[in-house]
Amino acid sequence: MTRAPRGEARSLLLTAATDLIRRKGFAATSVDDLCAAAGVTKGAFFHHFASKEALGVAVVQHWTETTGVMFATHDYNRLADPLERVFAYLDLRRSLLAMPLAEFSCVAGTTVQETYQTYPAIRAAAEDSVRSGIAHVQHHLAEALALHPMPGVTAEGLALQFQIAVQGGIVVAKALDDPAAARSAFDHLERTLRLLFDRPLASPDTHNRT
Amino acid sequence: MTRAPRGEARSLLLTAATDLIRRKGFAATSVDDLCAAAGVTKGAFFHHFASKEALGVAVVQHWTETTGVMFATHDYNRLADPLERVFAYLDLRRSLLAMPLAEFSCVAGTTVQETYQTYPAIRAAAEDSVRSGIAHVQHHLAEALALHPMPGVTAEGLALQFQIAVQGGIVVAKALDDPAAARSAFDHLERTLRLLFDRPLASPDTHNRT
DNA sequence: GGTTACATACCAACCAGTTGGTATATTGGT
DNA sequence: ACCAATATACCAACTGGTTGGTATGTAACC
Repeated sequence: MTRAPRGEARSLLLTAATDLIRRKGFAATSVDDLCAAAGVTKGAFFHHFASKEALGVAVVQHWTETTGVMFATHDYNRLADPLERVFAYLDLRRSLLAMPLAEFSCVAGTTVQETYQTYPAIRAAAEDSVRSGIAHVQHHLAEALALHPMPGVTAEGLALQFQIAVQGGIVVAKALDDPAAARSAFDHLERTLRLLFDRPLASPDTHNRT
Repeated sequence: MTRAPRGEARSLLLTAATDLIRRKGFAATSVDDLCAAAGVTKGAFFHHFASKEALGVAVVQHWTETTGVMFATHDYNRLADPLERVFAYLDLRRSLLAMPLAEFSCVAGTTVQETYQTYPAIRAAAEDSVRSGIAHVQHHLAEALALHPMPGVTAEGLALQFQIAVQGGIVVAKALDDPAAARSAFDHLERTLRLLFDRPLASPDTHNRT
């Protein structure tokens, strides 16, 4: 086993933790597991993280950051029509579902399920993660609603449904052992939005609408 | 501590496990915890369950049964209009959200998040649980769709969205530490259904419809 | 030369599971 | 109806391995 270069232990641990936690959960992932997977020793672990809980917080924050950057810098953000950006976002989320289940499941959602009562700091980090996910779509939805206002429909409320669809889709996909469940959540969301915004899907044989 | 009557250890353990697992997750709940909470010894535990995994399976199955009975025997099932039954089901789910978060969170969903890769038997039990939840609403939705058919909309697909809303609502409510998130999932589902089925909410000042 | 970034060795508490036993039902023969 | 044989339900104590965390040491960098 070749030793990793000095200074990389922290990020090796975060990467390994992201993977292990998504596959086994937070509690079932031991510090020894983590160190073995990252190829570092426990000395390195406790040099960078005060406790296992602190690692949990760092992993969720790391998750928030990387996914945030990924969505914020993606091409679809440059589409002119805000509603088209929302649909493109849904397309992107659907395309992520081609990966194995453990690789598209959400670290924040997985972790908060088991720690929301026992590790307040981890729950708070998960809250930040979820809120940042909501804020991203909410921005596009607010623009779309500005162009096409609706009584009783808010960007905040709709954006919340996106997170619910993401998290619910993952849980049900895990239970049924079938990513199709997660996909259907996005399909349903898109159909609802097209109904609300009166914007049917443009298809080769159905474009007799302005 | 008064000793529990003979023959009750198994159900005491299932009850305690349902509570502890919802609060701390499956992995973080130790067999000793369980025995202490149930007021029985480890001897009793391993007399009734071959392993901790076997208990996990039994808890999820117990959950499927009790929730199944609760929904199947509820009054709203006697409403004549199938779509009204669906709305009444949503009302019931919303009313359950008045309980503390740990008491309305789903044992199957919580458990499958951390065990879907590590304990196949528990995942399978969770699949049964989710499928039984889907089947319940699907029955009402199928009747409603028979009266009001729609292209591209199936009872199965719609029922799946109910489970996704339930599970997603719980995850997001845990993350935001606010049951309102779970409530909004049901509100959104109801609005979507009223839109799809062209059945706006009957309100005191808006009942000029047959 | 001192601070940062690790490595090694170790520990007490806890973990799932086992052992060997006892008290209480249940059964079948008379 | 009564009693032995057997099975069930449970208990207390124990075990080997694992847990998160620590104490101490050392090699690289500024």
